[in-house]
Amino acid sequence: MTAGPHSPHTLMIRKLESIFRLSDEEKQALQGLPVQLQVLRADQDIVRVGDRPSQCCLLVEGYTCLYKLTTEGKRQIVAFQVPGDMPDLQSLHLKVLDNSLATVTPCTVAFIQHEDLRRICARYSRITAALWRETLVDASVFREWVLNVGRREAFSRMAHLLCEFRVRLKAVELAEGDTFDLPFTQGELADAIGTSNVHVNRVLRELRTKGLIRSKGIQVTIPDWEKLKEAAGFDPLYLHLEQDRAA
Amino acid sequence: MTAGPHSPHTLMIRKLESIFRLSDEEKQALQGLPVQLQVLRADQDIVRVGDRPSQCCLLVEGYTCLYKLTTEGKRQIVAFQVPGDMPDLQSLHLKVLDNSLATVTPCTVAFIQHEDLRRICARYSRITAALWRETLVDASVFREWVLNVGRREAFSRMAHLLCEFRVRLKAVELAEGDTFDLPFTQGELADAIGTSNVHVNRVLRELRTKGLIRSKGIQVTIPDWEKLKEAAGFDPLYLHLEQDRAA
DNA sequence: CGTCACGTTGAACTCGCTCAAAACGGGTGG
DNA sequence: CCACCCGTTTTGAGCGAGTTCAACGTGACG
Repeated sequence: MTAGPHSPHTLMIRKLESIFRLSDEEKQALQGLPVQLQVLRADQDIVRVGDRPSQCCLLVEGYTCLYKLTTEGKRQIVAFQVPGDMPDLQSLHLKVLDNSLATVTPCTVAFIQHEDLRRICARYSRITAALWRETLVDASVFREWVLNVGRREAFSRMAHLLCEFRVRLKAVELAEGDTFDLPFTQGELADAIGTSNVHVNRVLRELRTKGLIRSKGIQVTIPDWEKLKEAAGFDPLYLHLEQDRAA
Repeated sequence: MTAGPHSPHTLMIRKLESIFRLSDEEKQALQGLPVQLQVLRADQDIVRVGDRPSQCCLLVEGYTCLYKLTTEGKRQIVAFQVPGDMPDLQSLHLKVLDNSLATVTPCTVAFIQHEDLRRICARYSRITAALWRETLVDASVFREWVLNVGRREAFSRMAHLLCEFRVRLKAVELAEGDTFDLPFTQGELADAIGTSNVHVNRVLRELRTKGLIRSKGIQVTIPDWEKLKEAAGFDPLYLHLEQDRAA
């Protein structure tokens, strides 16, 4: 199921290279980036609302989520991250964090100092552009989530989340064929699609009985991709994965 | 009510200067940016999903919105823009648009060629950082909207939208005191907070009867700002308006 | 073998939707 | 200046998706 963890530098270079080829010099600069690896347990906050971090992190292994809380304490997950993602890259230019970042599963993360990133950005404008682009893709995903939560009913919402997750896992080679791991509790899924955990349970059952998914433990299988996409109203455009392959 | 329209260059410089002081050279570079002004009617698409624009636009006067549609045709507005905003700045690095941009009121917009922006970014890294930051603030607003639509009930959602709009208008001096214009139909408000227009009507009435807002035509007055903020669970942090004034 | 977190199911309830009709208001043409 | 028109706002009534509360099942783990 898993392609095994890569080094943080490899992950980052691979991701940026999915946009355009990096020069050897650019690659070397990235390779030289000092990082501090850290292993974290599940359900641990990495940074919190109001923090003013001097570093940002690169997810190497495991899954994290960004979340926000209402004043009454209701939680909304606004994004999940998969290995290779930089969940709080925004903190490079926004001093105060407006959301919290937490592990969902046990994780390995690599911390990179802002000043080191800034130094590289100052020198290599194409790396700046690539990192900027990453944050723009994140923003695009947020927009889709607003649509998902605002205008789809729970059934499609869940289907949509599954579609997104599958596509993103495939992109980092963490999904094989039509099967992948979904290591989230139903409560976490509920916080992501803006429903109650009870209803998540019912929606998952409906997805199962309609043959749109099969599941065994945390493993999910999608027997008919087209059918699930249709149920979700899923169009991968918003993930901006294939820069110019269509052109 | 209105401070009158500014030139596109003034708007842009003023906005970027709210983060850090620009040098004279940087200001001159921005002043020299070629722009093409255009006046648009209300309810007109400026760019659409799937477009591959070679320019992006700066809103000079009026209000626009970003929106997405589900496959069944339900519309979700994912953001409003006020004068000074660059609604599709994302297109600078994302080739294909994943949302549409439309005027809500009659608008004046200034189109700026991507190549011109890129030239300036290549030369002035602080302008790059400031523009990048703008897109990060946009992303922060999307995150808050996911929370708003996902975890608040309609009443608070509407209150929250009003709070956001008021704060953002104040920032560009388009709100005086506790009164501002809300030139949206209830249908548009419904698409923004993910409810039906009928329910928007009822929620607005409730806000009125509870004394949280007063309204006359498109003018909205907020008699008790703290009370509305509380009803909304509104914390302006996510708008990232005051970079370091708190520090 | 008990415990604890998570998953599952039922039942009552509620927020918000849909459908439908009526009132309003601002612009246009006569 | 009036009459008309059309989009918008407002209100009512019935309905439905999803919530809350509560109970029970299940599997992992000490």
